[in-house]
Amino acid sequence: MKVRKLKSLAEIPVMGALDDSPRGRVLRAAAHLFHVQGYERTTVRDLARLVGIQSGSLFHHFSSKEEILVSVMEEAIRYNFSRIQENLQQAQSPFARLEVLIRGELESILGPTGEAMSVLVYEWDALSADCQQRVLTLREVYEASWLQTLESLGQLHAVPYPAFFWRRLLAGAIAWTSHWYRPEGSLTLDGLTGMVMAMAIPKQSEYLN
Amino acid sequence: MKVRKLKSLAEIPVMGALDDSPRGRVLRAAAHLFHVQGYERTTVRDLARLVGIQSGSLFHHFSSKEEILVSVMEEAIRYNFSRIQENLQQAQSPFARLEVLIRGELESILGPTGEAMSVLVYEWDALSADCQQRVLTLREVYEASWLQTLESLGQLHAVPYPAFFWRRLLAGAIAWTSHWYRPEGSLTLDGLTGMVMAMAIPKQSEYLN
Amino acid sequence: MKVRKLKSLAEIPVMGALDDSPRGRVLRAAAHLFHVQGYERTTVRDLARLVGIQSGSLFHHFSSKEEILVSVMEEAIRYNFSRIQENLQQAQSPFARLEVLIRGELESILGPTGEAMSVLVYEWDALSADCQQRVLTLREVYEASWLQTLESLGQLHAVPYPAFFWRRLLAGAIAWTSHWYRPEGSLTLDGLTGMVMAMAIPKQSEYLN
Amino acid sequence: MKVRKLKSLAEIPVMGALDDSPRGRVLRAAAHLFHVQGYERTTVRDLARLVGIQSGSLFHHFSSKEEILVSVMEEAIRYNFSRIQENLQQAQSPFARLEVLIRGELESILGPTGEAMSVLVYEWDALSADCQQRVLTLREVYEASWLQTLESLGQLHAVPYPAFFWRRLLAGAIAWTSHWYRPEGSLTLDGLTGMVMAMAIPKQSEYLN
DNA sequence: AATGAATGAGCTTTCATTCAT
DNA sequence: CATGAATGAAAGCTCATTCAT
Repeated sequence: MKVRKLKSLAEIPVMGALDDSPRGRVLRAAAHLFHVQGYERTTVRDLARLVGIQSGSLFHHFSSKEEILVSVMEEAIRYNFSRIQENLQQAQSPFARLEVLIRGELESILGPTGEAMSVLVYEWDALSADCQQRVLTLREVYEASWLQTLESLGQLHAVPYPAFFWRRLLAGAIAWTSHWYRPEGSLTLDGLTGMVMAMAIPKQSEYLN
Repeated sequence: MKVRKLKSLAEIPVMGALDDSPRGRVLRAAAHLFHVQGYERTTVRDLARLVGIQSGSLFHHFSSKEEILVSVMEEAIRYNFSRIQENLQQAQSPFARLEVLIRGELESILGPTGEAMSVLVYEWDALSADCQQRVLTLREVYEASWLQTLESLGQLHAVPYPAFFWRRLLAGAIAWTSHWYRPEGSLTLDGLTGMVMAMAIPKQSEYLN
Repeated sequence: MKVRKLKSLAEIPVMGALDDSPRGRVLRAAAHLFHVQGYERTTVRDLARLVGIQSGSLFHHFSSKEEILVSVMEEAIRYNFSRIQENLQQAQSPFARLEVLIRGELESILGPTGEAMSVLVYEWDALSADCQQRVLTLREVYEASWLQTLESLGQLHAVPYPAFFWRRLLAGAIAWTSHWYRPEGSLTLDGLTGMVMAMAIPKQSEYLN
Repeated sequence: MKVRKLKSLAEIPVMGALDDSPRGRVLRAAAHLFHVQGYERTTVRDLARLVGIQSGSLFHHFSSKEEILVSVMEEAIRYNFSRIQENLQQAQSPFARLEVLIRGELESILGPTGEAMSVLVYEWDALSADCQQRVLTLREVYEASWLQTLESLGQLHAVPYPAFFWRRLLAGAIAWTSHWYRPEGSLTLDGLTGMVMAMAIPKQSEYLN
């Protein structure tokens, strides 16, 4: 039940605050282990071994195991959402904005931060209420961008249902890709973005040609 | 972090093999606790307390905690898939068959077996490889029904992308509903089924009028 | 710094609730170890070893190490104070009552419960505020008996200072005996009781002839 | 259980070797923390924080945490005993000498060095045998003064019991004052000295008028 | 079948001490 | 002298599982 074959830390991607500082190295290792083994099944000794330090040393950088988990989530959100917000600035039409959001969310899940994003979804309940709130606050702005974009499209009759519900269905379709999408397969990320766009705007051809 | 306010067992739904036998009562309690607390964070003592027996007694019915988890999953699959297969028998067109599959999967996730289905998704990694295989074998027939139906629709040009990928996106959208759908809200299960149908068959109006 | 040479449990006295039940055996061992090593320097593994069980098994009987400490204190108080109260019933004069209190307190400190009473004094600060209150409540009745008796003697001019202060000085003199009194020496417990009486009632000869 | 509200170092009294040198500041802080939290429950980080340095820096001044403890005790003894010895020089009669000893011991316990003296009593067992011996050697001269004085008084029939035992009872009564005496209350240190004198010399009036 | 005391390995976290800078 | 990251042994406590009754 316990996955013992670990990547070496060098194979785990570096991005944003998850750099080569001691703190960053711990967070990268944690994102990986929490993803493949689960948070509860990952011991601080597992984590320390992968980082290459003693387990006691972890507590110089983080006050508790939970603080490591919440930091993984916060860094993942910060890194991805800031990138997406930048791209949103340059998108003019609601259609373009939707594509930015879909592609951005797919990239966050399927790219280098995928493991951290997966942890964000699957280990949510491992967080105390206080920590959940810290993370929720970070998400708010991002989710508002989605709802605003889908509402614009709704006024154009491009989206057939209320923004809130439609966002939820799309969020599920996108989140689930982590379970089956393989970057080395025939389906490119562009192709996948197109597929989700087709789901999001059913009568796409009427609007986009 | 630990949810201590527990339903009483009487509030947890009875269905199929999760009846009022000792075994059934354990599985119902387990589905509930594994759903709200997670498998790792649920102790056998938590489980025994909710069932109203001593923790040692659990091991007369199940050989291990993992066996309880895998049984929850198996019973959930057996109960839901057999019901869906029956309904499929009576559906003539691929469109009707798709609607049966979508409504059936939504019911399994949002109805009385919802907690067990959620456990099936979220605690998958807690299973050893052997147990995962036992469950996968049960799922095969069911997934084949989905692929066959979507392929039929693909030949009618009603579905724009390969069945495998399309099934995955729909599976995600449906699975995710457990996170946000509230039966007491304004959206009925019929309404939700319609929304997912709209995603599944983008140019629905051309085919279904 | 750590005392490693331990008595065997059989040498540690049995009294009251500290009987041969599992709970009683833990409390007797704890009183001994907390006395000779101190509470903080005694590990639950030390304690379990002396009892002859595994360290995890301690937590079937007590919810925490602190709960063991507070139980040692409570049982010591209950056992000694009830014995003293019984003897007080049969003492007619305030002089006789004072002698009962002095002898009783000396016996509690120098007799079989001496280690537990010492723990009560010396490990007081190891207790959380809540646990301190639990113990204080038990002590109240007993201390009231002392004050009442000394006040009676004050009205007879046998005690030259206010009861509160006099009690405190005597309490110190008595408590301190655990540091130097040796039952195998020439001074008997009766003799020691006489000495403390002489301190308590300076012009004793005027009253007691 | 852990006291976190700390005095600032400025409030902790300066005396003797516990001056404003780095070494003195550590010892003053240690006396305070060891007194209110206990030696074991005080971490070197607690101590360093109160002093205003980093924990590693403590080890430039003291070779170990135990060395800090033993130094607190030694300085307390040296400072108080030298002061008392000076006063003894000027006391002519055994009665006067006894009063000097009682007042001096009360001052050491209730005055600026009270916390250090309390540590001397209550953390004695935290010392290794070697360190205990170092401190015992310092005490010897002082205790000899007590015994000699009480023996003189015994020859005058002013003290009714052997000096050794009487000293022990008085030592307890005096030591215990730290638990209940409040300098801001109605009882002055002179008054308290009188009370202990009354205990020490029961038929005081016959000798002192 | 059911009990519940006992197990014992393993968990997260603490902390005095070291040492390169 | 001072720093503060790192150490690593040991702490209190948890918990799935066993088994005599």
